[in-house]
Amino acid sequence: MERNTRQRTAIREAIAQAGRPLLPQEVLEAAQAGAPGLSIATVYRNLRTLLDEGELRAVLLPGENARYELAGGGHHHHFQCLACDRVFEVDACPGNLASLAPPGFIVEDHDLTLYGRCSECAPPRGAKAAGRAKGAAPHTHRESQGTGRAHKHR
Amino acid sequence: MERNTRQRTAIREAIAQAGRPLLPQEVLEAAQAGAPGLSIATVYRNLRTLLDEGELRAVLLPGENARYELAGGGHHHHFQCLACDRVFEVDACPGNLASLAPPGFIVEDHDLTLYGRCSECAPPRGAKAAGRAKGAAPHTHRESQGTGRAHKHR
DNA sequence: ATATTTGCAAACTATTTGCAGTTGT
DNA sequence: ACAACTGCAAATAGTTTGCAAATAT
Repeated sequence: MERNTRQRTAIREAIAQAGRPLLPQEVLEAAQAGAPGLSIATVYRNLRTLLDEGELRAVLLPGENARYELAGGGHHHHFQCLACDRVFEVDACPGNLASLAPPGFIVEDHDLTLYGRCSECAPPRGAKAAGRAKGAAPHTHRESQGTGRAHKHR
Repeated sequence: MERNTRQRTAIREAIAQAGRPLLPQEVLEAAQAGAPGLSIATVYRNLRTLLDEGELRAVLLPGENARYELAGGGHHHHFQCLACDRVFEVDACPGNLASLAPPGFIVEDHDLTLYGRCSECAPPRGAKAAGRAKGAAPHTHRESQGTGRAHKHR
């Protein structure tokens, strides 16, 4: 049976508190507050366990490493800020996508990712400030990438 | 200036002939026909070069390694077969996605991936056979994955 | 002639796993 | 007690890079 270790609790907390999907590295950093000495291997092991338990859900975005969010809530999509790279949940869904596939193809599911500026990162041009988003934090800027990569960092 | 080596030509051909986005490994295998001894490092280097040249475009799908397709053609999406894992182009687009984002968020772009059965892989249940798709080939079946992974194989 | 390209092997990054010691129940 | 869990280090897998030899122009 599953045990409640200091580490596992800190990892759960970190993700719950963030309010947005986190990268394993972000989970590590956030959870180390409640579990000094926490190692990245333990983070990965717990993410997997909590995933199997159904407590967490993996958020896979194109060209990004997996992030993790609390499992609750139904079908939804995500928004990634082009300035700070952070990901946010989007509850809406366009639906009616089955008809987009080529004839002979059967659509059973779909993934949608929106890109742009989160409420914290100023608009491309025009106004100056904006309201704050929930899972807020100082925003770093994104770097370039490889051939199309299979991993990311920050 | 760019040179036309036997390897680069074979790589271009392989992708053009496939008619669907290919993984670096698939490019290697297909291109080795026209360039014996071709190494994976050269494939990666050429993918990057052709990408920079604007000849190719990276196709990034959630939780998948990057695939590559010819750059021509405008905005479009992709369909991934849940049975054979192969990816196909989808020319349609639902549009009107800007309104889905939370207030304060600015949508500038989006990615959409459809999942289901390609015309070659029989429907979940019901009929028996189906028509053939263009970039056809025998279909292997998919395996499970890790925590949410950052790479894939076959 | 010479700058680009190639193959090989080593380097990297993200993630996983073996192992021996630690801890929750 | 004892199975679940942890940290560390080594192992994977995909991708990138240094280097000396090969090649296109």
